[in-house]
Amino acid sequence: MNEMNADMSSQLSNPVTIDDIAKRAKVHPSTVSRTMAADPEKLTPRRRKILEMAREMGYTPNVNAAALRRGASDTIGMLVVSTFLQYPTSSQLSTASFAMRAAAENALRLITDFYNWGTQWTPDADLPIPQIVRERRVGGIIATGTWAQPQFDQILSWKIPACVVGQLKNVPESLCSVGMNIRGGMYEAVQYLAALGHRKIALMIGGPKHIAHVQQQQAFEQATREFNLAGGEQWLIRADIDSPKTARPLAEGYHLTLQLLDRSTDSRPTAIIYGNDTLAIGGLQAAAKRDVDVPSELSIIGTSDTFLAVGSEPQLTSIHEDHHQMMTAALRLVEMQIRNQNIPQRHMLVDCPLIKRQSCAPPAPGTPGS
Amino acid sequence: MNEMNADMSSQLSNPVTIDDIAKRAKVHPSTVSRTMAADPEKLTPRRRKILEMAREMGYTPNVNAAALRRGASDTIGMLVVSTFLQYPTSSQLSTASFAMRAAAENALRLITDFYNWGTQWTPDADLPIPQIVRERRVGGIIATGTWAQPQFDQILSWKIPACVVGQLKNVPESLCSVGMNIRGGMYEAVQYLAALGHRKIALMIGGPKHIAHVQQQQAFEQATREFNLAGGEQWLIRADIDSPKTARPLAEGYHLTLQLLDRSTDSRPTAIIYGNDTLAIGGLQAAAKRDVDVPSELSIIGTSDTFLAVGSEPQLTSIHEDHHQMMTAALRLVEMQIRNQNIPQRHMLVDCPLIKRQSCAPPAPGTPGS
DNA sequence: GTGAAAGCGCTAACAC
DNA sequence: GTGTTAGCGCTTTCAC
Repeated sequence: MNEMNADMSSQLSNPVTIDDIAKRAKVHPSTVSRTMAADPEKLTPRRRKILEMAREMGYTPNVNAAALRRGASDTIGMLVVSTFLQYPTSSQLSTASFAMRAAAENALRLITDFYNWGTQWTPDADLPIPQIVRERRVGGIIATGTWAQPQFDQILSWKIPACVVGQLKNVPESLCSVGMNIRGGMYEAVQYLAALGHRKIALMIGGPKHIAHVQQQQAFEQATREFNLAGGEQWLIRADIDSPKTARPLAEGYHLTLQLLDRSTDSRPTAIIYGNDTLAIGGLQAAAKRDVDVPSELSIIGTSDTFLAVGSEPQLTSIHEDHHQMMTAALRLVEMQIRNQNIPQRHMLVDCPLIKRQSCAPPAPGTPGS
Repeated sequence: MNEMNADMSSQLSNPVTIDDIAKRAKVHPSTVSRTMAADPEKLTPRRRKILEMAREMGYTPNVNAAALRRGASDTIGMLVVSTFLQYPTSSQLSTASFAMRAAAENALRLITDFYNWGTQWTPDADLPIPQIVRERRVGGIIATGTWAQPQFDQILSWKIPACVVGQLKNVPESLCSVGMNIRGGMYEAVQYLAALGHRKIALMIGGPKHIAHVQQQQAFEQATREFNLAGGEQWLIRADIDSPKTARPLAEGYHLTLQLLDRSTDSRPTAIIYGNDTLAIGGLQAAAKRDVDVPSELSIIGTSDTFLAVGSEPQLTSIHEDHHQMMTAALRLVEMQIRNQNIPQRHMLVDCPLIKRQSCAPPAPGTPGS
């Protein structure tokens, strides 16, 4: 073990370089370099031998040298951006987690940085080029968070591999983007409830400041019209969940659902769609409190399909948000740009399918109990 | 704006180097380099001028060149490790999020990588040096997850700046570590309930495979003995929450709490401590179902103090786990090693104070309702 | 397909 | 405190 340890640490104090391999293979270092860059499928016998030697000797390329020479790193940077918040919200952080995992699965390297311009930014001002880009620490970026159109243009002006991710509007044609089709998910949810026989469906979402909430509302209204369901303001419930410092989504879901359940029969919904799973869990607690059975007396649909949806009793039907797929796509788009490959499709939309579990059923016949 | 854009992208295509500054300041490049490395507080007038010029010209050091020359990057790597799981759990990912945020706040760069040896690792086998280290992409590492003692020794043998983080046992003296004092938090929770007058306190935690759960149980048992409370196996409830694929913590909390509430008076707890907040939320739902008021008829304490604890109704008293502080400390320890500063304290323990909110009260007088 | 040679931008050892 | 010099490990011209 001592010997092995010595060997281990010598891997770091005296790492194998391209020159070492060249000497041993009796070729010029540049040949080794070319071999490493070539397609490993089609190698001449000589190159095959070089590659094998490199493996034997435990060669790992020094990425700093490569990045210095090339002028660009192969690490991808992720900018978590917020126009409104001084501190990143937990959803932004969880977005970052998904990106990290997607990166690891695809053998890509990812550095995250927060990019807060607070309230200082005006459309005239230039966005500063992010530090991690100027340092040449990263060769491309993924941008998540709240961006507006002039900012997209500025990202383009940096002329670096980039991809914006999330709820998007007016992305320039030449800037890569990966969005989430939350309208589709909402539509599917309403359609499902309508098909089960529900006519009185409530929607509980956050304020209209966030594009996501606006899109949810629009899709909801479009679907209720299309399926000829009860409409109007009384079915739209605004929950105060947008301020990360003070928001209490569980309590909001609980209290607002209690209010809905306590309405008179006519205006009492038989199904509720929640803008996130946490609100829905609060709703579940309210149903338990009023002894209303889910799903036989009340159908519930969550949004995001988090561990809460799978873990609850009953398990929640929820609109799935596939952050993993979104991030994987975004990372690939940036990687292709870094490698100068051509991109078949610059803009992608990740589907949000409705995951059907146990929290929905046809409405109770006759007057629902109260 | 066109002009500015040109300026922006030229920042990247023709970045200012140390040589440019040297030429303009009519000094040797090495003088500029030394100036950048010096303490900005105490500079000679000449150096002060150099620094100002650098700022004017928009100089950003090329980290690749610096890392190549120095032989080590200033980026910190984070290894998310798991002995048991093929895929990182959400708690591991959230750990990673906290680390990213702590890094951003301290102007440190962090790359995350997952390090899975699955079930293959044996004490005899050498751990491979992580890829991000061998590539020289990072100059030091933070290791989180489940580690055993022989693995600590191997990390030491890599002879790189390192710090292990999390629930720890038998860390070698010379390896930096930051732990979480979950025993202390559990002790405090029991003490608080005992002081309120509770004698029948149940603990609902995961299986004994995880060090954290073992420590929670030990601290619980020690405290119940010390405060002379009802003891024995009937107060320890095992929840199945350890398998990330199948775990349904909310449902577990719900069903197991129902069982507790349905016990006969003697063996029915007046307070329940949960191993995590999600279980506790399930408990809250069970209480609502049985129309048991929290806190007047049942006191509840969660663990981790997540957004669920703050957001629920009533708000949960919870044992706080300060991942942010833990990660900040760990990052600092690695940074100090990278910078060759001497470290006052190699081992730290982050406190887990009990955050008192609304879910605890003295037990109901007489027989609790059922 | 290969070898020769240059150099990416920076830091550190050395002499003064 | 400064200038000189060398070189970290790699990639990419160029000529053959």
